[in-house]
Amino acid sequence: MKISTKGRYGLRIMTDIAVNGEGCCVSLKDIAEREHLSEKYLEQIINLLSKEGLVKSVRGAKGGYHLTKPAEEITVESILKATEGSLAPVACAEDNGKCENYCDCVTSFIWTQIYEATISVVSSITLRDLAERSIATEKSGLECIKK
Amino acid sequence: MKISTKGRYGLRIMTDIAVNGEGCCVSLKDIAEREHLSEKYLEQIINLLSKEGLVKSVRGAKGGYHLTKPAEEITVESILKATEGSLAPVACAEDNGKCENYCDCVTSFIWTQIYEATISVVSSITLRDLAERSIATEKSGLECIKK
DNA sequence: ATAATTCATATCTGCTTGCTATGAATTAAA
DNA sequence: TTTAATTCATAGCAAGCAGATATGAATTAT
Repeated sequence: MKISTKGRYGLRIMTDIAVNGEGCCVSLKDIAEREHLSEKYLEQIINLLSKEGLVKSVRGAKGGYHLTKPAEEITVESILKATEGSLAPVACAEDNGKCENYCDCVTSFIWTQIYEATISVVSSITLRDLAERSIATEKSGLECIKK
Repeated sequence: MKISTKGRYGLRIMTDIAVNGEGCCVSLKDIAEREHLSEKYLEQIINLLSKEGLVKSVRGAKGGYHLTKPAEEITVESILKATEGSLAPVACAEDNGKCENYCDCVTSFIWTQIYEATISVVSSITLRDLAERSIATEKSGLECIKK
């Protein structure tokens, strides 16, 4: 039941772009320096965000990435889904407990409830909320998790 | 954000004992047969449940395991915690976002909210609920997840 | 004694995580 | 037109985890 670095760094990348990308685009090099993360690793993660259409890339010198939508229209759910994959605790939980085998096991309601509770949380938080917190605390580069 | 076989099998083991362990104890061999799971693998999992005091073992022939409390006093939370470890999506989420480094990062409130929502679900469901469902549907051996 | 059980360790295969490495393609600026 | 800065693409790699399997010792009812 853990969120990996992909999801956590994904949120930091997006927050960084939201805070620092006024009108122009932000390079991965800058993000990596500000967030103290490996640029090469971030390339892989931002690729996931790009595939989901959350950021757009600009190639070449002075290139970088920018958001495709206003920060208030980008949910934490969409960022975590792009980077982590499904947030369901088991595969079938997204289908109200009916998996492709159409079984309805004793525990399926547990997974569905956990999934729905989780989605309820992350779909109500937007990138704008994170950006505002980041600006307010000036702590965007910090993260509780070691490593 | 996935629940592993340890957690899932753990719930099945406990449900099986709750349903089939009237007064006496239930052997792992019987559980493994009914649930179509490897007896040897279940040994490892029930050991986790035993360490947490959710089941008590009886050694020797005609031995097995029995619950240490009535099923309605055993929550899904306690079973998953014993088998999966912490249900927090990141390590610091259990401490209201204050990790041992005492940092308060931009995303900590997300993890805390997910954690609390999850705990709210699993702490409200008891083994008795699962046992009743199992008896009602006669499907205790089924599980949505393949493998 | 014997068979059935739990308990204790050790091992193993495949997959995932969290990177690092190399280099090609693209483009702004000198 | 060269150069430097960037994204894009692919590959590799060490460590750990998942999901078991294997072997055998200790315990106990029959």
